[in-house]
Amino acid sequence: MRNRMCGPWWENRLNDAGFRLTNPRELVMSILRNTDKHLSAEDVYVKALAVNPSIGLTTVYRSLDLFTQIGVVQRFDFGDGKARYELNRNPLSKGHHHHLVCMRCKSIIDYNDFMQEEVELMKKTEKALSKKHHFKIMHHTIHFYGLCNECQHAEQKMIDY
Amino acid sequence: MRNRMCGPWWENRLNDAGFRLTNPRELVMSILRNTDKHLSAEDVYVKALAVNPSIGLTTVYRSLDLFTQIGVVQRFDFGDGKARYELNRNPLSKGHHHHLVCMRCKSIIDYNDFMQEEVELMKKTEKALSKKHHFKIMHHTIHFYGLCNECQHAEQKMIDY
DNA sequence: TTGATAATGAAAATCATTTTCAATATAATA
DNA sequence: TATTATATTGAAAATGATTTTCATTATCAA
Repeated sequence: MRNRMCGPWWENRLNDAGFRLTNPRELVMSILRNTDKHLSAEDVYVKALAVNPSIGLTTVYRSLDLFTQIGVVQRFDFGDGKARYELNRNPLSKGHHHHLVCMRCKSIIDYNDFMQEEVELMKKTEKALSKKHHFKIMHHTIHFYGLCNECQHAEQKMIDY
Repeated sequence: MRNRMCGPWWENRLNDAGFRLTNPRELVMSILRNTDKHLSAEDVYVKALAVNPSIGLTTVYRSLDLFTQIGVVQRFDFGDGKARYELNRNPLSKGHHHHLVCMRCKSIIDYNDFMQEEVELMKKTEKALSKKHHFKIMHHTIHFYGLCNECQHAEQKMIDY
């Protein structure tokens, strides 16, 4: 009995795509819903274990991949060797943000200042690029790479001998 | 005898940072200079072997890392499990571009249409973010993720059964 | 030329992610 | 509700990119 339209939107999305709603998947989703951090698969796994000690790391990976496939979750690579996952929030919504990535300590700062203008431009660019390159755009990332406050000073010391 | 200011700019950058100019490093750099592709470490290694059959993959990794550290090269993660490297070109210069990444076949399209406006905004945003978050921004990435022309059709078939 | 030390290459080690496969859970149907 | 087909799971093994180790070699300033 598909498409009963009773659960949260992502459950319907799962159903519509022909996937089953399972405990591990609910658990993974609840973890993502209750954080504002950029969790790695391992991070999610550790949190999941606290609730369901029999869950497997493999299942966490598979759930995150699945959610990414159906567009419920967005996967990020910040360059520290492991993927990060975030609930996919609507651009222009409160939760949407972009990232500042410290190249030295790998810390990540979210920002959503100046987003109005940025998002406007992105929408415009998306439209034009879609048409020109026949590319169906699902989402975008904007990352600024550099040095955070602390690392600028640490770096300074290094360069100064 | 440092800072002789005779070689290309990146050689001086190496010197200034206290690193040596070596054959493997020159080779890696020449490979990056002579491509417009997004090469992985392995890709660079294979090309390097053709010139210097005794070069090691490890050295290629180390060279790419080093160049990335000193800002000569930019490292990208498109989400296919291996890092890609590109010569770091000046925004607003001819070579600067952003990326469309196909989530299905992992192909990458470079674009530099509509860049003027985009880069203007990025500069403005960079300035504001630097001030507000005390973050020293070195470079940025803009990736649009979606489906390329071919994969839209392939995907379509899949969904349509 | 030489001496200090930075860089190299081969092999081994790491570590995130994927695959395999037998066991289990799910949802539609009888 | 019981049945059945099949999607999902978890453990262990496999994979594959990147890093580390360490003995050897190359570079640069004196």
